[in-house]
Amino acid sequence: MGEPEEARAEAEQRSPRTSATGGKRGNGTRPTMADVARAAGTSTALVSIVMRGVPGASEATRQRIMRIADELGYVPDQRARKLRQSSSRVLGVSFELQQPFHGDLVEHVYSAAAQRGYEAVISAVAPSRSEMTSVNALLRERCEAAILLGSGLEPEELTSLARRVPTVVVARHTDASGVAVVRGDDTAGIALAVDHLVALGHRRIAHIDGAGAPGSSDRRLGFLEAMGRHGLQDSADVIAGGLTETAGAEGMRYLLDRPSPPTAVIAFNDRCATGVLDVLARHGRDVPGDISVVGYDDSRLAKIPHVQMTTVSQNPEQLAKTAVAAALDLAAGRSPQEIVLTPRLVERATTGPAPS
Amino acid sequence: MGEPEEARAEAEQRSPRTSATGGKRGNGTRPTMADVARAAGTSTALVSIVMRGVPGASEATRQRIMRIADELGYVPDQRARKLRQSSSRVLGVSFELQQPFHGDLVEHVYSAAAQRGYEAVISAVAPSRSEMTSVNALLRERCEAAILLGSGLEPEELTSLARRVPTVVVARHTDASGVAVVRGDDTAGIALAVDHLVALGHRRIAHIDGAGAPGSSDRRLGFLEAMGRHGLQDSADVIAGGLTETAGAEGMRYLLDRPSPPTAVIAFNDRCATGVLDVLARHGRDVPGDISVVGYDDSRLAKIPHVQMTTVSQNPEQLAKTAVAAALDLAAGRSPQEIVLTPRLVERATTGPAPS
DNA sequence: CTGAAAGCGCTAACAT
DNA sequence: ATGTTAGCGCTTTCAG
Repeated sequence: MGEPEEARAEAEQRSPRTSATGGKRGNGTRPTMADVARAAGTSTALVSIVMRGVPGASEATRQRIMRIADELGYVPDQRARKLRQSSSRVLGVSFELQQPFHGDLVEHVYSAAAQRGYEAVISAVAPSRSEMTSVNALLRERCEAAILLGSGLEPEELTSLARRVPTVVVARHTDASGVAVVRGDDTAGIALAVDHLVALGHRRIAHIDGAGAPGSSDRRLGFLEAMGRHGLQDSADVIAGGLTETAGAEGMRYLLDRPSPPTAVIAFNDRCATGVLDVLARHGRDVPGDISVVGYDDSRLAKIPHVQMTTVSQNPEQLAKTAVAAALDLAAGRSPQEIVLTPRLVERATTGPAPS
Repeated sequence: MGEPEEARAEAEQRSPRTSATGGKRGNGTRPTMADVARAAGTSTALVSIVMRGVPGASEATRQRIMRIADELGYVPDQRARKLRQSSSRVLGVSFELQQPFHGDLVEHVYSAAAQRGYEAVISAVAPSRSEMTSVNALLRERCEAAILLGSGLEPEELTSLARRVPTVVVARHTDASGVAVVRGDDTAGIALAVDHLVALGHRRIAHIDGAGAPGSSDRRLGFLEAMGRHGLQDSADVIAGGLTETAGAEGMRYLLDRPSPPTAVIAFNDRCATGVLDVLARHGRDVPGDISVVGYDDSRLAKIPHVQMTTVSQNPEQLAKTAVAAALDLAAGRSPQEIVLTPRLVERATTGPAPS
C-alpha cells in the first residue's frame, strides 16, 4: 500500500535534468510511455511497473528504464493514469484565496492526503470566482470526495452536492443533511477566551462578531453564554463585524467612541483582530496594558513575531488531517458524521490583566 | 471556437438539483456518458455533442439529453475528455499560498485563462510543499504551459523546466534561458516611489529591501539610482528586510533606533510595509505626519480602507492577462520573450509632506 | 441529424 | 521477469 507513494516521492526528488538525446521539444508533444518503452526496447507494461515502483521488474531493468525515462524527460500522464484506475485517488479541496487560515488548512490537507496515498486537487474561491464554479471544477476532476473550507453554500446546495460527491465541510457548522462536518467547537472556543479574560480581571468584554459568516452565530451565542456563566451578561457587548481587517477596525472604532469602552475584545477571527489591533495602535492604546485582544484561528497573522496575538487555535493540522480522514471514510461508504474538535487557547502577548 | 466555453458556462449556471430517479449514489460510481446515452436511448456521440454545446443535434434532442443528464447528476469526466483531445487546454499555475499578491494574480489568471478557452489548474507552494513538488504536479496534469508566480527556482532549474514545458515566470526577473518573463519594471517602480516622496519634500528616505527575494536587487538598485538622480545618494538608506510583516517590523524598529530616522520608508512589498506601519503605530508615530510609508504590489493589504497604503501597483489583472497570453504564445511555438510592464504609483493615505 | 468504431496514455489481468 | 491484451470515459472521424 505504501509503494506507489514512495515511488512518487522518488520521482519528485529526481532533478529534472534533460539529456542531449532529449528529442524534439518545443512542439506540444511530450514523450509517452510508449516512447520510453521503444527507447528501452521493452513493453509499456514493464515501464508502467517501473514508474509506479511496484515489484515485478529486475533491478537492472528498473535502473535502465528510469534512466531512459529521465533522459527523455518523461512524466507519466496523471489523467490517463487516473482514468484507468477504478478509483481516482483524488481529493478535491475548495478554499478561499485570501483567507490566511485557509492557506494553513490547504497546506496540511496536501500532506494529510499524500500520507494516505491521495492527491489533493485545489480549486480557489475569490470575489470573481464563486464557490459553485470552484466546486464544479472539482467535480469534473472526478474527485472521490470534496473538502470545502469554510463553505458559504446554502444547506440545500450542500445537500444537493453531497448527493453527487461525498462532501465534508470544514470549520463551520451546518444542518445540511448528507454532508460530513469537521469543525472546532466554536462555543467552547469563545468560552475559553472569555474565561481567560475574566480570570485576568476583565469585566467589560466585547465581541466583534462575524456578522452573517458561517460559524458566527455559534461564537456569538458561546460568548453570551460564557459571559452569563460569570454573571457578566450585563457587560457583554456584541458588535457586528465580519471576516476582514476592515470589519475589525470599524468595530473597534465604534467601541472606542463609547463613554466607557470595554477593557477586552474578542474578535471573530485573526484577520478581524488584526484590524482591531491596528486601530488601537493608531489611537495610542496600549495592548494589553489598556485593552486586551483575542483572535480566532491561530493563523499566520497571529504568529507574526511582533504581533504575538492571543488567539483560539483550531489546530489546522489536526483539522486538515481529520477532514481528510472524514473524506476517505465517506468515499468508502461510511455515513456522514459531525466531528467537533476541541479548540485550545494560545496565550500570547495581546492579553493581560484588566487595567485598574 | 467560442461555443465550448459557452456550454461550459451554462453548465456552471445550472443548479445541481437531483431528481427522484437519481439512481444509486453513495457507492463510488458516478454516471458516465454511456449511462446518459442509455437513459436517453441515443448514442454516446450524440450526448457528447450536446454536452459540449457544439452544433450537430436537434434542439429537441439537445433539451432531452440535457434534462436526463441533469437528472442523473451527470458531470463529464474532465480527465477522459482531456485525454482524448490532442491539446489539453490546461494551464498550470504555481503560486504561494500565503502571499496576498499571489492570490490577486491567481484570481485573474483564472478568468484570463477562461476567456481564452483554457482551464487553470493551480498548485500551491508552502513551507511544507516545495516549488518543485508543486511544479511536478502541474507537469503530471499535462498542462500546455506552466505559469510560475514569483518563482524561487534557480536559473538552471528554470531552464531545465522550460525544456519540458513552456514556462512563464511572473513578477520576477530571471536570466534563465528558454523561459518567458512577465514582470513589472521594478527599477521604474521604485523610482516612482522615490520621485513621489522627494516631491513631497523628503530627503532622508530608507528602503527596507527584500533580502534575497527575487526582484529584490532590481528594486534596491532602482532605489539607489533614483536617489542619486535627486542628488540624495548620501541620505539613501538600504536596510535588509524580506517579504513578510516580520521583516518589515524588524527593519522599522532598527530605523527608529537611529539618531535621526528617515522621514520616509519604501518597503519591499505590501506585507513588509504592513509590518512597518504596525511598528510605527505602536511607537506613536503619525503616518504620514511624522513619517511616510510606501508599499509595493497594491495587494489586498494596501486596499484595506483604514490602511489606505500608498503603493506601487503592478496591476495584477494586466500582469495575469499578459502572463496567460505569453503562456499561450509559448505553447503555440513562439519563442520566449521578456515582457516588462510599467508600474503605476497609487497614492493613498500613508504618504504626505515631509515634517519640517 | 444520428450512430458505429477507433483510440488518447495508461494500468491490470492474464499469458509466457 | 517480461509481454499481450483489454479497456477506463471521452471525442472524433466517418458512415448512414
